[in-house]
Amino acid sequence: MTVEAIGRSFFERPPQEVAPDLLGMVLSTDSAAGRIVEVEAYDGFDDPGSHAYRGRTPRTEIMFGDPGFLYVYFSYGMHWCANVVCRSSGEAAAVLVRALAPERGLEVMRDRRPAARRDPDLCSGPAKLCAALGISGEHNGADVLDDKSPVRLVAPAPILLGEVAQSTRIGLSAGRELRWRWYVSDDPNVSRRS
DNA sequence: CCGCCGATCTTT
DNA sequence: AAGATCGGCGGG
Repeated sequence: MTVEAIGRSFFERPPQEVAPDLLGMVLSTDSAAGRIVEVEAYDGFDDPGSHAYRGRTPRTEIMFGDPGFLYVYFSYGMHWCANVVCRSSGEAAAVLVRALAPERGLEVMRDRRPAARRDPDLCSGPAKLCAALGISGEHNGADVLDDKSPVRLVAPAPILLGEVAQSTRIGLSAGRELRWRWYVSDDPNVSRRS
């Protein structure tokens, strides 16, 4: 399999452009990896749905930093979710990775996700995929472009990607009108349809 | 298959 | 007091 390196400039764009371009790319840790099939854009302090909306805080520090770094946050008191920072430093834009098609390390993923009854349940949600890949708070700030980083993003040789659908984002009370979610419509690993 | 609800704790 | 979630449970 041919693997192309992604440049820093890939992320120096609006998250609404980066997000759909991430579909089909591979998110990888040492133990496991999966192809991205669902993403959401969060556009910094102008976006009421973004953690950065209320300005810079200790939690959102990484979002206000350089593009191409991982923003990992703790959700509902028990889950971790991962974003990749976009635009340029200080703009606090990011793309949330919401679902993966498991590709490598299926055994480890099943061990880490005992609640998953079927393999498509392993990575079909932002917190599920972090658990499956072993991503947690210690990975906040990791450079996804550094091949020595614990969490990496790579672009494999292009594959035939299914039809891409667009919708509103999931789980928000503010900014629900914005259609900033993209997913591979026929993929069994997406967190949900529509 | 779908909807409801509780878990659990950080952030506001 | 709410939250960028998940999974178990009960009903259809």
